[in-house]
Amino acid sequence: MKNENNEVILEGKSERIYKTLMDSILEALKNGTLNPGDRLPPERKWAEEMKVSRSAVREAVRALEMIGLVSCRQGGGTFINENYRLTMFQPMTISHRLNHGTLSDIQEYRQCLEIQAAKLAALHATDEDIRILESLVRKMNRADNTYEGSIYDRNFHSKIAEISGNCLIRDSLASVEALLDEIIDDVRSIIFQSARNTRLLHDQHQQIIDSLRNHDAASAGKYMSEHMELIVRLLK
Amino acid sequence: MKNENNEVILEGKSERIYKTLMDSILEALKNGTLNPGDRLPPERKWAEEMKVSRSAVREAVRALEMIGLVSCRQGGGTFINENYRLTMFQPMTISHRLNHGTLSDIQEYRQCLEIQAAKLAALHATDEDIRILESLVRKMNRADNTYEGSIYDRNFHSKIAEISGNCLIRDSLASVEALLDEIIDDVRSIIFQSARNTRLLHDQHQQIIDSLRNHDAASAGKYMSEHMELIVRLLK
DNA sequence: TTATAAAATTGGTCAGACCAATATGCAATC
DNA sequence: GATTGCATATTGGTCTGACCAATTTTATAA
Repeated sequence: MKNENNEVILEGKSERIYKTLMDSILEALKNGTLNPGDRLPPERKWAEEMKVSRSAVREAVRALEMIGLVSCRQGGGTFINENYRLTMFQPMTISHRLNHGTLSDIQEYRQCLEIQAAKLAALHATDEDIRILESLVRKMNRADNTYEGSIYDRNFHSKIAEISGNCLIRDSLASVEALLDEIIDDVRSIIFQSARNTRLLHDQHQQIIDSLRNHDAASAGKYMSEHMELIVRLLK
Repeated sequence: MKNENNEVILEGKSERIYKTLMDSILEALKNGTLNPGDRLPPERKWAEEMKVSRSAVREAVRALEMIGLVSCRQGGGTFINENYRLTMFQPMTISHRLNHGTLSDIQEYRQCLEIQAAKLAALHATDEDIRILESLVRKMNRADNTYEGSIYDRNFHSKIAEISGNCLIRDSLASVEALLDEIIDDVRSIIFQSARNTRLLHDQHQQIIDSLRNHDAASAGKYMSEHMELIVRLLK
């Protein structure tokens, strides 16, 4: 780093430059200066602004890309991912791969998180939340193909995770989705393949919603548990 | 409400070099060519071997470092982390920070995973596993300071996560440890600070071990649940 | 106005250099 | 022989400048 200007960029120990750059991005995201979909400055310009080399900038971009926060398009630019939560836990995928993980591993992991999410959601759900969930279930019912239905199902679970108010649980479950996608083709369409299953799933969804409406955490957990058991059975 | 866009990433195009390099490391780790503690080739040499520029190598190293697989020591070299599981979920820390996460978030997340781990461990625990757990509890009892005791406590929980046989749960819990460390100073010493607590914790640990020995998943889950509730209460 | 091609922009890669922290080897010392 | 201290080599960290490749923007022609 140049000493020409008496800028105090680093305090104490000399931290790696790319980490400093990363932090500035994280900070901007946190306080809303930067938002999903936004474009980062071009590498050359950013480097100039921060008075560092382009190499340092590129290392920061690489790090941000690795944790799923940004995507780079050659010639286009680098952008904050629209839904960066979905890939935030990319290392989970790598871990699963390195450890020869099985489908059961994913199911067991998902199971307890979904149940916990449902319990927490029961404590926090607002009327508006309930309305949205019911709307999703209605759409799910009316869906005329398995794919469309599966999308609403996915939204249903995401919404509950959102309502839970717990960012770790929410993000983990989003990552589970990604992981499942990677392992099974068209995961949810499998679930919706028979009319009988669809009916069963509908009833379970409704039971969960009712529990949330009554702010009955125990009940929500119980019904979500049953729901998960069904899904586990169907995916076998 | 935003539409879900399930992007299917197409292979076949020229992949980024750093990803190729990463993959070779992951592959080497998977088949045992590389092991924790091993040193990666010097950047210059590695670049030459792979017939790429050093920049490309550095981007790969950066990516590996970001997901917690390797650590770099200037002048020393780059090494596979001894226990890379511990930092595999570093993005969790970032997510927690970006979302203004609370201690409750961590507790709720940990709670359901520890319980699930205990249940699964009950199904898989061997006599050897039980022996190790009992040894840990004995050492915990004999520990003459809170710090030493806290280490054994940590090992106790890690061991159960290990016994569960689920890599995702195990790695997630390891990450929770790291996250707690980052937020609270000397987390577990707080827990062990009073003799009365120590006694309570000891009994709970013993109950959990007994459940594992009997391969009683329900019981293991119940006692771990009580254990977690106590911990939550103590950390408040 | 639209379609097409040239130019500018921007990420991807490369080469070579120097700095800073660490590791290594060797000589001096005890 | 073992230890210490220092010069040297090694290795990661950063910088500069260049060229390639994909994309976007602009200018031009129909």
